[in-house]
Amino acid sequence: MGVTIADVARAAGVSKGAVSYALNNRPGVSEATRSRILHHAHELGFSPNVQARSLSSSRAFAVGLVIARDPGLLGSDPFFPAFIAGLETVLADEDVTLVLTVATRPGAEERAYRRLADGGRVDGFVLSDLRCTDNRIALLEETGLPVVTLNRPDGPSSFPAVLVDDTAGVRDAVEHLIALGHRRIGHVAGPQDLIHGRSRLRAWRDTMTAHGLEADLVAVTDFGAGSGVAATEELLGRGDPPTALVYANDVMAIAGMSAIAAGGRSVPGDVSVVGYDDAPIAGHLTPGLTTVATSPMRWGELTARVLMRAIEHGPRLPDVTMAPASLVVRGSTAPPPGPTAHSRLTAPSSTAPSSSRSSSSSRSSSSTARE
Amino acid sequence: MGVTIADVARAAGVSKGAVSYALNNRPGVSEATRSRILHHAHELGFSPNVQARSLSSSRAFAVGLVIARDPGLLGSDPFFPAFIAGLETVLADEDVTLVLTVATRPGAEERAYRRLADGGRVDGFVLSDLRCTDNRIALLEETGLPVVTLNRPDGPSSFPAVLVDDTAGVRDAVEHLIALGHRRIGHVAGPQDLIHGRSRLRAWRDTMTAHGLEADLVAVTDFGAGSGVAATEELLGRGDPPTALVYANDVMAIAGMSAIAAGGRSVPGDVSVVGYDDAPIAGHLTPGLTTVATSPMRWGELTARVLMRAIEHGPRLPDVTMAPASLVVRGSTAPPPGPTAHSRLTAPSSTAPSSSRSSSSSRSSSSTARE
DNA sequence: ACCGAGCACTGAACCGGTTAAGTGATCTAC
DNA sequence: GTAGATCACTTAACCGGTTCAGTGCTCGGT
Repeated sequence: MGVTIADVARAAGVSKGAVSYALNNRPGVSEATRSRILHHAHELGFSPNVQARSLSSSRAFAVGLVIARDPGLLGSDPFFPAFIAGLETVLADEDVTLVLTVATRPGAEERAYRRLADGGRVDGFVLSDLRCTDNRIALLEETGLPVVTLNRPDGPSSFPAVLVDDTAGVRDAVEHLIALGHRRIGHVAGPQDLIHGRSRLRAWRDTMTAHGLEADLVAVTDFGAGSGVAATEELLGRGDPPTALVYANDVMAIAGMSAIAAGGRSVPGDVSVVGYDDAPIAGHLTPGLTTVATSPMRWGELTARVLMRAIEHGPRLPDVTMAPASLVVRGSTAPPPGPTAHSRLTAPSSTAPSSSRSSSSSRSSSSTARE
Repeated sequence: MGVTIADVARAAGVSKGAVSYALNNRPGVSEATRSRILHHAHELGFSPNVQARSLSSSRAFAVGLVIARDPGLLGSDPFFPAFIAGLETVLADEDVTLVLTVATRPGAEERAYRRLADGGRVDGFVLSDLRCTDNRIALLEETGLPVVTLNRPDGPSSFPAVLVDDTAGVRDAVEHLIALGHRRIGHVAGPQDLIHGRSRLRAWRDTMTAHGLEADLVAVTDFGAGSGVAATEELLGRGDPPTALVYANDVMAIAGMSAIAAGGRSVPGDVSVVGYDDAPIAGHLTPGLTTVATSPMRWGELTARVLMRAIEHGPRLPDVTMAPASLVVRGSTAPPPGPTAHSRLTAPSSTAPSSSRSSSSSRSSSSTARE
């Protein structure tokens, strides 16, 4: 079942070493011999045994991705499949495989990292779903393996990060709503122990306060549809309810739209809705969901590229920044209800928001109060 | 960075071989020596290098899963994450890793299988998304590696299959609608080159004809939200439109519900809707989506178990059948509109449908006309 | 007392590659 | 004409485990 390098060597009438040199495009064989060897290798259908290669070169030709999430939440997240597909486009070219671990039981996550690292199963890791105080950073620094993090963790980290500024998308969303005339804009936030849950909340709050609006309409969730519904009902049930809601992900936004309609209000007539992710279904709902589009596939590509570079040329690399997340305006956002349809005159504070149309916001982040 | 078996041997004052025997619970060492060796191994933090183990034992300690799908479709499918989580629970215990490949570009799928198989990177494969004439079967039979298929392919296959009878779920759904009084029940089908797209369509058609109803309201889609909307509009626009629609997955059902509402009809007042998958969001919509629940996580567990058995004890194993998919009744199904609310008298043909409540249908498949 | 069996363990080959060191042959330079 | 460099390739060690064929020892049976 295995044609080995020795078989090729015998066929070509050379030594194992010569075949190895030839196949790896290294000097030490003449061009004539190289092509003869390659010919025989192809003829015999030779493909090198990865285990053997790994053992002698002490590289695993694999990278690890450990996902620790409730399977239910995972199943509704459009991010990972596209992200993994992006990783794959690069890894496949480099003949590197992706070792995926989904950790559901508590403690399984840490064990998974250790297992992959200590066993020499992978050459590096992609670290996603970063948490605010993330003990995985220390854990992985201990292993000495290269790592690329998705966004920069709050704490110290010696690993390169591939950054997507989700701030811009949320800011654009809020400013889009403000431009439509909304003043009571709520946020259904994600878990605050995740940095992207937190950064989206911060972006919402900063944009609100920068425009002189009160950032009081927040509900923190677990990113799940159920708590999205609960948060929606809670916010709409308040004394001075929102006329628009910015959700931290599309799943909650979709469930939220449904809950809003069920409560007798219309989207966008009574309440405007903005999601985050641009899930494939978002454009096929009625009204279409206005949402913030990220490019998880390109994110995956870039992450894989940085990780491969870290594996080959040393783990100390600078961060890479992607194009910021951008707003996709669809039907779920419209001017708020009420007497003055387009309240353009009652702009509260100073600093004109100007046109925040469908994104391409290439400016630096908006002015942050204090900090 | 690596404490090897030789280090442990030296510490324990024995030979490499003895350590190997001790660690693998094989005879050849006394109980006293074994525990001494284990003690030292633990002390030194030894963990065996998988590459070396693989090379000498010619096992990869990894299994492969290749997914060939459009990333967009993948992203909205709740199946895979849960399925993979299920695989993982078993694989992690066996210290086997999952090598995941997402093939997006054409031809990448076949190359992925070959790469994993020929390189000796995996000990076996999980074959999902079976197609009607699936050339992967022959491809993998050629490699000689153990394989487990998700459901039994149409063509010849020497591999064991782990079966979920989605027929039962669709039949229950249709009978549930019939019991509610529906007669015009449409089906938004999945791609007909996928066996589960085809089997759901067949289950719908068989159940319809078994009840003397005409199975004319079908639209075939690609499982995507967009074509779900298009199919919905097409079916509702026909001369004698359906009062209920059975969708081949939840994504299309959700987009469909939205399209139905956008067309001025209510769910379930005017049109009842049934999905398939029981996506996490399904229960959090309003109305809740009546759908067919599968257990992808348990499916994954069982699949991994069968695959491991095939790897260890030979690839020829009998098929394993899981509990059939079951109907979860929520708010999106109700009696059809019209003069006679509960038309119980006008039961068309013979064979009483009886009570098709919320599942647990353990009977064999319903009577199939002809075949 | 001695033989044979069985046990506990060692030594070394082996898996299939990579790679440093070594070997001849040819080429160059003075 | 010969030292020395260069090239093209071979040889063999090595990666870190597994495993088989010994080896020495103890113990039981007669």
